[in-house]
Amino acid sequence: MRLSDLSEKDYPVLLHVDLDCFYAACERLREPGLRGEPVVVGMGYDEKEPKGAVATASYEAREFGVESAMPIGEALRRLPRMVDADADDQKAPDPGEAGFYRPVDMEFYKEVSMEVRGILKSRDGVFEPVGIDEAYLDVSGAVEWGGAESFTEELKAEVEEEAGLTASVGVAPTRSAAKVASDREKPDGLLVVKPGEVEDFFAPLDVEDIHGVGPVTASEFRDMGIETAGDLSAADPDALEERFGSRGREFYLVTKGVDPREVTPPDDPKSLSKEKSMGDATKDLDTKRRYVERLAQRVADRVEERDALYRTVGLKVVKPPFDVRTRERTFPGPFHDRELLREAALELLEEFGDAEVRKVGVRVSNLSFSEGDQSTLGEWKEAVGERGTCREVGGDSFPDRGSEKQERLDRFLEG
DNA sequence: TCTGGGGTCCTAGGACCC
DNA sequence: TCTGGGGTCCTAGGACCC
Repeated sequence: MRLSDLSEKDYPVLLHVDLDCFYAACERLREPGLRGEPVVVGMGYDEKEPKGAVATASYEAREFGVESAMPIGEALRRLPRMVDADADDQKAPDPGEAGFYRPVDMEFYKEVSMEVRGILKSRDGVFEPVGIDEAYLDVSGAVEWGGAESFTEELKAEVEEEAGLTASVGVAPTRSAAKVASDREKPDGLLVVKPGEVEDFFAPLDVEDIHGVGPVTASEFRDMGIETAGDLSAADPDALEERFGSRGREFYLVTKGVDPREVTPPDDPKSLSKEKSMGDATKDLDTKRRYVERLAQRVADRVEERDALYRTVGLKVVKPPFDVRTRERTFPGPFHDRELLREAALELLEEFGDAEVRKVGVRVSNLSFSEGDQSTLGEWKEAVGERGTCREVGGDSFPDRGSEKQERLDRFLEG
């Protein structure tokens, strides 16, 4: 069968739902006075000590040149705070040119997000959240292409009535097209790209509008004379694969409306991590160790919350100016042990003993969540533990004598 | 004001096994 | 003693996303 043999109803109806300026919108929910005003939500923002970076700027704030990821200091230069404004004071900012700054409150945003998820999940389809403010929805089972637009309008209306938020939604037969479509008519947008329209829809767009094409790949595309998705779609897929590996061909196909990635319910996480910037870069070993220990504790907390086991412990070290190094160690069996996690992380840190470090992170990966792995943990701990005592574990026992212990471990490693 | 924190996926080389 | 290939696991780094 060829593509041209397919009819409209052979293509899935996929929605990409993107909540507009989500953090700022949440702040307006609990503080309606902020509606229509410029709102900036800052990470690490503190009224007394304005620092950190912009997480979300409302459209009104964007009018003043405030953008995501911008340092708060720069944002304040473009848009002063209302608390500092005074109409009667010549030296103070004009209240008409000032905005409202709020710190990030993830707990609250999560609550709001869950409410919206409830609405999206109530539809007959497959729901896949992406981060806190986006989701894909496969509603092929419930809707045909002819009804996709009115279906989406109703969904948007329900989100607005029930949760008080506006969403921008893209509807398309592929994830990649739906993703871009939701972005085209923000805020409160709705764009349907039907099967057969995808290639024309992509053609005029810049390559970096394609999901997965960042600054590095975009500039490599430019070197090849590829500026738009249309250029990409006209390029030689073999040459693209040669240069970019499998991604090259995938990008090419995406611009043609071919994207086999399905919308699927969320999977278990592949890794859990915590990282922390140190105020100032430091060489002090004790300081670095304290950071790593604390992060290891917090990773352990998350592991326990999620009832996870892991095989790999990793350490991330960022050296100035922005030099990322990672080290990791994999253990033979899935386990969780706070002390072992801490020790492993500290051991990995040793290599960076005298290095200047600005940020550290601790990570566990090779995760498993199934109950069945638990016994393996016990066996392994007993087998390798220096102080391990002989005990019945999972119907098997481990003699506490050196050579036999080693033998058991070897056998365990094999099977 | 220098780039926060939590993730995913891919690549490439080396070790090791058959 | 030399030769070759395939497969898997582990590690480090990089690009990218929200």
